Amino acid sequence: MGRAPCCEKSGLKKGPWTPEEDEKLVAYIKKHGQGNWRTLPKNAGLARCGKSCRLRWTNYLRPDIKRGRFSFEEEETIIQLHSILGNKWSAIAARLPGRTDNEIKNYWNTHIRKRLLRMGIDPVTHAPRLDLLDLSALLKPAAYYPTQADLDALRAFEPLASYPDLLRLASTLLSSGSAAAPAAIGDQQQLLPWLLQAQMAQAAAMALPQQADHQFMSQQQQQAGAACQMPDLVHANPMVQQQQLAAAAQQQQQQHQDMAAAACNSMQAPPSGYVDGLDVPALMQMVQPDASNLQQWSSTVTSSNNNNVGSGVSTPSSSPVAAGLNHSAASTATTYGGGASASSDAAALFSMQLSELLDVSDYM
DNA sequence: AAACTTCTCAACCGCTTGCAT
DNA sequence: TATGCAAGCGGTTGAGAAGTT
Repeated sequence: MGRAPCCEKSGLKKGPWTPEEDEKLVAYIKKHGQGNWRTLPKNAGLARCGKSCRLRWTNYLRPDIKRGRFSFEEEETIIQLHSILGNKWSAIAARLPGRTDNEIKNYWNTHIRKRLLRMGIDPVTHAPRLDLLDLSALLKPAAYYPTQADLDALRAFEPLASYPDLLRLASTLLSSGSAAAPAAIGDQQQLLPWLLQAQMAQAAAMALPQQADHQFMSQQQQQAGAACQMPDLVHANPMVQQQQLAAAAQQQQQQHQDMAAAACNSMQAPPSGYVDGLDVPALMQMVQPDASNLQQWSSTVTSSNNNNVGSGVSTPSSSPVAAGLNHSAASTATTYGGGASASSDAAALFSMQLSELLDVSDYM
């Protein structure tokens, strides 16, 4: 239980600030500095609690606060940082000069989050989620007329629609970017074998030695996923750079990145034997684009690797989302995130295709 | 024009963290 | 080490604005 809020002490005002109160607070802080928030209101002649004064100052009155609409670059930064840091609004705000954590939090909840959901991207994991995709929104005449290619691409996932676990697996693998995508993801003849190979590689990756330190593990997963996916972004990101410089973990990180890379590589040439209990040759034989085999495959991968398939949660990764958003605004902004390097990447490819269907007017 | 709905964002609340004693 | 306090954080609320019917 936390302590009772200080504002409940009698006589202290709550609610919206008046211009007079703002004036008093600004004048006091300009003269004396921020100092002790507990004693500040009394000294400044304000009938407010210190907490209220601090919030008013940090979120509204501070002279270095940037007002107005978030720029595309700011939005892109927020999405990237959120994929790494989660809802650590103050940490995100620390990297966006002039923006407060409250402002960023509000902007995320009212704009970015909704847009990601419309795109079919889980705003928590940043994973493409076909089950979240608002297809009706994509077909709004005013927004966009989908091309035959777009419809063909979406149709490639149609066989998965009756198998939620496979749908989640597809989403997870596409978002993790840990697999080399089929050259044409719209081709279900290639999609299914690719999913199977990716699943096996994921199973192999899960067999890697577990780290006791959970924080290190999540960092490791993040790095491994990113390393497979967009090395340039990882190295360019100061946050990740900082993490990489953690001396104690560095050696182990390298070791595990190598192992993760090996897992990624294994998908280029499917393993010939048994991986984590999976009968690979038998499964490969099953990969035919008809419903009965899909059902069989679905139950096989689900039962053999519940951790991966059932959860539907993927390693957080910034690039698919940011790349998707970026691509949707490509007509007005320069590309970022190394589109060329991502062109062979499943996540980027997927998000680019989906983003083609977005309403670009959101950014105008 | 009025009623209703949706959106925005400033402010609050409860909790955690860090520091001083 | 235990305790209390101040500062900070993230989730939530609610009033007013904007949009829709």
